[in-house]
This record gives sequence, structure tokens and C-alpha cells, in this order.
Amino acid sequence: MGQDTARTGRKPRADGLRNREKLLSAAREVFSAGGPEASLEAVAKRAGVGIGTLYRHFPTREALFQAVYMREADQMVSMAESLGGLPPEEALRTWMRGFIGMVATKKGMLSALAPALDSDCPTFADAADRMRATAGLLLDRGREEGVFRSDISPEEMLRVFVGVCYTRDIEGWRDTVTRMLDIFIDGMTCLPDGR
Amino acid sequence: MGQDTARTGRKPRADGLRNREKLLSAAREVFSAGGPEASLEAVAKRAGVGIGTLYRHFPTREALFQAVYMREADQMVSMAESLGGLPPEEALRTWMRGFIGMVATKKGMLSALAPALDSDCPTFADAADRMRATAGLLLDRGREEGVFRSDISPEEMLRVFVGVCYTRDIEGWRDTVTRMLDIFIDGMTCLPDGR
DNA sequence: CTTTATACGGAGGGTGCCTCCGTTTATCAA
DNA sequence: TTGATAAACGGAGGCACCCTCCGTATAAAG
Repeated sequence: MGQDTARTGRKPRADGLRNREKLLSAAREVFSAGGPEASLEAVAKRAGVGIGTLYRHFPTREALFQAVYMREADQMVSMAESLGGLPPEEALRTWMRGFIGMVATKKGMLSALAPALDSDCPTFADAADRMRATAGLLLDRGREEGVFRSDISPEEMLRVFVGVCYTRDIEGWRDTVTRMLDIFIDGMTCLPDGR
Repeated sequence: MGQDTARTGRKPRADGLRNREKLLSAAREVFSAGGPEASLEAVAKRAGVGIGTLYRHFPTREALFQAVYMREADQMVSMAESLGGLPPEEALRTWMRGFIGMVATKKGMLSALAPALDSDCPTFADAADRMRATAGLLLDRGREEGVFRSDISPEEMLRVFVGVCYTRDIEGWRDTVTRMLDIFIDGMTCLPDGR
């Protein structure tokens, strides 16, 4: 849509913005119900919009994912900010649980997050950066106090979170995944006696 | 193919067996080159066989994956057996490295392994069982000696291995993944002082 | 009310999935 | 050998989805 809006200084068209919103909420519904590989044509239909319109707004499936779940990424960021009071390890574990909870409801999120970590599209690379920065903050705080080992980067930690969460679709998914990541964090902590 | 071979006691047809082999090696090549979502029609073509023949031998994409990578699963099993001499923790870490090495070359393997863990098709559930049993063996040995904690099942550990490996396609993938899983195993070990 | 930049919609060409069934062929028994 | 028959073959065809392209519609600006 407004690829030249900036160039000509015109106001963005109202119908364009409206359709964008319709598409986003349709996508949210469709991906929730049908999983992340639901058909894009179904999304367009649900939004009451032509398939061409969908593609103009979101040139790739991933672009749509990322737009849909950007909000969630922001929630993760602001949640981390509210964790400032806790001791680092507890903060990280709490954040990790929040992450899992987020994934638990929004099944499409992983499909958005994983590629977002590599994305070079500026808009979304930005969201990914905020996530990375957030994770980095939690890690650094712990490192300063000598709680976490230092041979792991924020990005790597995020990738592990994402990877372990991929294991979906089993009874007791949430408990299992939480336990697994708790074990991982155990491994990340330096013990008082030097490890 | 031989759905009634057993019933009528006829020898299985030679061309059937031949085509099965041709399909398997074609699949191996095509999946190596084009990734796990390469087209099945390409596989059939490469094997010099009709698409119908492919589907008769392997009714689903997963069935084909699993058949292709069954061999690799067996290698993992027999590798574990050769690790009997090592102390449990070292054995597990070595096996884990072997696992990563396997995934590093056969990119399609993950797509086979993950669903195989849930599969109810008897033939392949069997391969998955052997993997589970193997992992269980490594774990149990360690538990007896009080090296590993006991709140993790073989299956869960495998799922973590698989999940973390999903993080592909980055510079230094192999080192990163190895480091991450080493950290996970650190978390799995009980420290002498009680944790 | 015109002009024009924007956006819309969906037809259409392409690819891949999977099924179905007429044809071919390997095995077996006579 | 030679038929009979079970087993396997192959690819046409129906379907769903992907994505592009372009004629049409319409909101903003003057």
C-alpha cells in the first residue's frame, strides 16, 4: 500500500488502513483455529477482502505472522521491564514462564518468532531486536551478580526457548516444557562453589 | 504394495522391491538437496517412477521420511551401545554430539524424528521406541550412579534435543547447538553437594 | 468536480497433493 | 509353455493453494 505515501506527502487512504486491520484480526482468528499453515485465501475471505489485497499488505506469510504477533513480542518486552525488582534468576524464570504461556495460547507465535530472529526486514528486525535486548537485559543483570554463566548470548537463549517450545501437541505440554527450560536454566546458573 | 502377499503366500514381486529401493535413494538425494519440503513428484521423477507408485509404497510424506531416516536412527542406537564403557555423563554427552552430527548432515532427519515420536504406525513406532529405549538406557545408567536427576524422561530429553536442533541455518550452528545442549546436560546432572 | 495517486479484487497460470482406475507384468500352477 | 490371476505400475484428473498482474474503483488534493 502506501509505498509512496511518504514521497507524495498524501494522507494514507482510509480504506487501506481499515483493510489492514481487518486482515490482522482475521489472521489472528484463522491461525488460532487452523494452525500456522492455514490458507492465506481463508484469511482474505474471512476478512472480506480480495486475495490481492492481502498480498499487497503482507507480501509473505511471514510478514503477516510477524505483524500479527508483534503485539505479543511487545508484551514480552514490557513484562521483562516489570521484573526489575526480582533477583535475576527468579526474574528470568518468571519471564520464561511468561514466554511459555504466550506460546501456549498463540500457537502461531513460534512460526513468527523463529524467522523473525533472522529477518532483515527493518520493521520486524526491530521487534526481534527488542526481544533480544530484553533477553540480554535479564542475562546481564544476572551476570553482574555472578549468577549466570557468560558463554551464552541472549539470542542463543531465545533460540533454545523457541526450539524447546516447538515440541507441541502432547499431553501436559506446558508442564513438560516448563520443566525442561527450568533444567536448562539450572544449567545456566553458576553454582556458588564454582560450578 | 504387498498388502496381500502374506495372505496368498506369493513371493513379493521383484519390481516392487526394486522400485522401493529406487524411491528411497531418490528421496535421500532430493531431500538432501531441496530440504524436507521438496516435492514428492520430484522424488518420483528422479526415481523414474510414477507418482502413484510412490504413494503406494509410502502413503504419506512422513512415512517416506521415516523410511529414509530409519537407518540413521539405527546408527544412533548402535552408537549408544558402543558407549557402554564410558562413565554415564560422558556417554550421554558423546551421544548427544553424535546426534547433532547426524542432524548436521541429514537435514531432513528432524522432520522425520519429530513426528516419529508420536507416530502410531507400528513399523516406525518401533524405530522411535528403539530411540527412546536407547536414550532411556543412557539416562538410567547415570541415575543409578546418582549422576542425573530423575525428573526427566528419555522421551522428554529427546524432544529437547530435537527442539534445540530445529534452530538451523545460522553461522556456527553446530557449535552453538552443542554448547546449548551441554548446558542442558549440565542442568540435568546432580551436583555432588545436592545440586 | 476533476485529477491522480492509491488501493481494490479476483481471474489465471503455476505447482503440488493425492486418488482412482485401466494397463502391464511377475508369479504360480497346470 | 502357457494361461490365470494377484500385484504393481503410471499418469490423468480433480482439488487446493500460491502468487502475480492489471483493469477497475475510490479517496485525497486542488
